[in-house]
This record gives sequence, C-alpha cells and structure tokens, in this order.
Amino acid sequence: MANRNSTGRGLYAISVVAELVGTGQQNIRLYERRGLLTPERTDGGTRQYSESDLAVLRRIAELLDEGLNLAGVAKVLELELDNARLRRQLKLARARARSARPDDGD
DNA sequence: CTTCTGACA
DNA sequence: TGTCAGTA
Repeated sequence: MANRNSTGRGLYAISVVAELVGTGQQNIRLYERRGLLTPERTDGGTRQYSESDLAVLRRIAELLDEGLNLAGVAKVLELELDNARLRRQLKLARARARSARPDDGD
C-alpha cells in the first residue's frame, strides 16, 4: 500500500499523482489554482496529496473527459461534497428517529 | 520540488 | 479553454 503518516493518510508527491491520474504536473497545479482541490503543503511548500486528493483528481479527469470545463468541474465537486455531507446528516437523523420511535421504522 | 510564460488545437 | 514544454 501507499506510505502512511500519523493521521493515516497516504501521501504522494505531485510527480507520482500526475502519473497515476495520467496528466501533467502543470495541470494539477492549475486545478488547485482554480479551487478544485487543496492538497497539504510541507513546511517547504511542497504539495502532499492524500488518498482523497487522488480520488478528486480521478473525478476531475472523468468530468473533463465528459466535456465539462474547469468551472463546471469545480461546481460538480462542490455539489458532490455537499451531497455527501447531507447524506451523512440524513443517516444520523434517521438513526435518532428510529431509536426514539421503535415501532415506526423506515 | 516551486512559479511563471508562451505556444498549440 | 485546457494541455504541455521550457524556464528561473
């Protein structure tokens, strides 16, 4: 598996993510400039990409391939994050309702 | 490794 | 507009 730090996230340098995603380092830096992702930085300023950053980059490649421009990709990513947050919230709310009212399940 | 600039489809 | 090469 990938290298792991104390927080349990695998870390990658931009050169390796570029090869994994199949794009150039320059493009990945541009995506960051456009607000599509925000990788960690070392004290020296070097980008450290996590496993989730890698997933986002693969998603970006997918959306670009479908014909979206970077502005559109940024919107989709934002909405997908909101959607994931809402799903987690709904799951919790359902669990609370279930325990408070046992005879009326889903 | 970083940033910026310019050429190309 | 996004990608890629070259540079400081």
